[in-house]
Amino acid sequence: MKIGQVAHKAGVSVDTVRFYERRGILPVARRRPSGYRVFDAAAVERIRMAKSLQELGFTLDEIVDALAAHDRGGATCDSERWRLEAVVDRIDGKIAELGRARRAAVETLSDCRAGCCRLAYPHAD
Amino acid sequence: MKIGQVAHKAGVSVDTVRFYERRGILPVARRRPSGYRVFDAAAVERIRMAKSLQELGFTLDEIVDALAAHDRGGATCDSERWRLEAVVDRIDGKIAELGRARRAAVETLSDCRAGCCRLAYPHAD
DNA sequence: GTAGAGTCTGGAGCCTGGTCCAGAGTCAAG
DNA sequence: CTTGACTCTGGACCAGGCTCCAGACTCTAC
Repeated sequence: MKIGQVAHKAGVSVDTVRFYERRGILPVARRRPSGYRVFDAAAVERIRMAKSLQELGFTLDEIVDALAAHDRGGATCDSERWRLEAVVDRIDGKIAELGRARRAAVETLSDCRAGCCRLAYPHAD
Repeated sequence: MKIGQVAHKAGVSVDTVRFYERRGILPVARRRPSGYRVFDAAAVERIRMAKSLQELGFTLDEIVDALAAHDRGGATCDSERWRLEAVVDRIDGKIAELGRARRAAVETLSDCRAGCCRLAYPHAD
């Protein structure tokens, strides 16, 4: 398969496929004598897997690590679960942070409606 | 005041003060004959105001707009409140998005604990 | 007058996950 | 054999909000 086909099948752009190769998500592709990259079906699967991990909240670096662990063999549910737990922890941290920001904003908003006007009169802060 | 003093009083770096001038948060400063910028107390207040808006979730562009509206005069609670409401809406959007990601991750995690192993066996997807 | 701290410019760098580009070469169908 | 679609490289660019740098100049206290 050429890069355009693999990109199409995996639902990403050719640029993304090349980018994934550079980032180590995909192994460095074999080449035709012309220089064209050659891919097999496993590349499509690997991109799909990377995308599904990304949807779960993995960063590219974490995806690289997770796929590398898988490549080394011996990966099991129990041995890999911590990766996803770390993702959930990170998401929880972000949600908590946004929650704090939201509370501050809503409080300011209610002050504002009550006439405090921190928004309208900055110098009165 | 020189830039170092204003930065210190406002609790930011001198680089940030210059950056804020470039970004239009601070007016372009007057200069001494030597080229040194000259600031007054209003600059410190303006930086503090920008920082407090930032803590509420405003982007720099929104801060520029909000301060500009204030500079034009006539800003009131009622006329300015929409800015903060927009910020809250954006935060809500982000929280909802993270919530969706979290649910997907937690679901995968429970599948994993039940033995599905999407993490450990990507090719089985 | 001199040392040391402060300031100047403008441009690069950081981080993430890609996207887009020009200019050159290659492939496949008709 | 031509044409049009595809692929190659590698480097620039995006958002956001700064931070840091060199090399030159200026200010202030002693």
